[in-house]
Amino acid sequence: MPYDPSAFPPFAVTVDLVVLTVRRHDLCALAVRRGEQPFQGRWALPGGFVRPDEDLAQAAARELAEETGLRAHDPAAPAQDNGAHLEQLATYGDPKRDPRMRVVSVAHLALAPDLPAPRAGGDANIARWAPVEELLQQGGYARDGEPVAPLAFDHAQILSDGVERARSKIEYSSLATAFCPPEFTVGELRRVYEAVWGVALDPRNFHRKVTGTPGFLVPTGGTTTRQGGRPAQLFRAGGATLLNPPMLRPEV
Amino acid sequence: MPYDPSAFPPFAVTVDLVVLTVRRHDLCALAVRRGEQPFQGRWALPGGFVRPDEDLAQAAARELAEETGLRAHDPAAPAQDNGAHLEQLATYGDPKRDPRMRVVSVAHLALAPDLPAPRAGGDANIARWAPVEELLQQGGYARDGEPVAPLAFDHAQILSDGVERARSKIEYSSLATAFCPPEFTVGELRRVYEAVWGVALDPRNFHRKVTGTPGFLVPTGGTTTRQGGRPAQLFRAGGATLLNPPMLRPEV
DNA sequence: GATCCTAGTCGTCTCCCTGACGATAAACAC
DNA sequence: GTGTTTATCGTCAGGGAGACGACTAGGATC
Repeated sequence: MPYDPSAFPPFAVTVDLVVLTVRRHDLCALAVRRGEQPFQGRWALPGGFVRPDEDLAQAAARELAEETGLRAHDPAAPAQDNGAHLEQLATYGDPKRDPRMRVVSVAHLALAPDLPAPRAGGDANIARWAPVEELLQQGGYARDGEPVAPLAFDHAQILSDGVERARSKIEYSSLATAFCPPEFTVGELRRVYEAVWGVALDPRNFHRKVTGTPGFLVPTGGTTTRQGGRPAQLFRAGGATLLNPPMLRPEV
Repeated sequence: MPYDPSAFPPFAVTVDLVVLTVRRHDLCALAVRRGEQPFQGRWALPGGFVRPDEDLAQAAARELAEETGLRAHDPAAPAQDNGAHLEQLATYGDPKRDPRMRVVSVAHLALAPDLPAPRAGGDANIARWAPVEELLQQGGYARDGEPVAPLAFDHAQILSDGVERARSKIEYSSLATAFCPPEFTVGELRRVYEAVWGVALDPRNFHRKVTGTPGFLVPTGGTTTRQGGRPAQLFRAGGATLLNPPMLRPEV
């Protein structure tokens, strides 16, 4: 198949975002309500077209900023600078995934600390944080009694893949700190693991593990009592990105 | 940014393949020599345009078959059926990655057992297996004294990412068996790990580990002496895809 | 055929990590 | 003060992994 510059099939390329955060004790994702056909009125992941002059990562960072106001965390940047973690997730290109035209979507995964209610996106869509469990269930009713419709397009698959990526990545990397504010306690970090994995962890063993892993946590000297109970030490994320040995997700 | 069907920027979408195999004691990748500009005469990864009616995975499987004659292994298929393992790797979309036009390439990773010399691809390019170490080195000379030019486009980055994916994935999955023929010995499997990781492993501990991991290996009853020395038991890949506990890559 | 060489397989010992869980500490609400 | 909550330290037993000795069973060599 010799190259013919006039003969390649044109595709639309978009980025879609799986933006995860932990609110109270739930793993939540950012969802926007679609204002147009197809899937009008249904919830979807935020996203948009890649512009002709921008890289995929730039496009994802731009969409993230438009939807949440978060600056993306440069992967090469040191430690926590209050930006969100952003990484490429996977690419979805089924010919029928968008009924209008051939769209290839490069999904990205963003992890952010708990944020105030999302601001309206560039296209003024309604946006909200919803527990991923609720977004992924097929039909049925949400906690508040609202009937639940599946996510638009193949976004349930994308969200599911993003959640699974997050679940496995906090095992062997320090990424769980991306869900925490700049300073956090061991207990807060433990609640992140518990929310993402959906399990209960032993506070004593967890404390021993994370404080004993070199480079994971750096004590700031301060303490806080915002969780109630005995004051807890505050930590910042250490320089380590890969945890060795990893955190172990309890058996099923 | 309201949707305007006539106003999305058109992209070309391709699949590129990182096809890895283990030959003798080296991790090798499939490279093709480019017959045209740009990068004429340079080595590159095999790949091609995605057709208007095919999925990304289909396009990758088609390219793989065209270049190697390998059937792609259906991810949902049971165990080893002599097809290659194929999975999506990552997507590369820098605006300048191809000087001719805006191309987004969805790279895939394929793992295959040692094969005879590659047959000519659909576009009759020269293809060969080359040690990844040689393909990734910047300048200098290969083992046979040939001067080495860097891979075309951003293919060095793609290959590097693919190799890293393979290195980490054989830790916690049974994917290393994808590099082996349908029946293999523990020693052959160990040589796969040694080649991919570039380390030496203790044969006794390795043997204990892989034969003790449930679902990893199934004895076929046969033995072979093709490696010399005492005859070794033959195994097939077991049903397990995730290894728990994982294989541990020795510290650096 | 005796010897060597090669690769495979089984065991043992020690160290360290982990899970289970007791105990104490330091805040707050009554 | 008493109870409640969360944090933090300690102890102990079990298991996995690295280091390494020992034995096995073929082919190659003399």
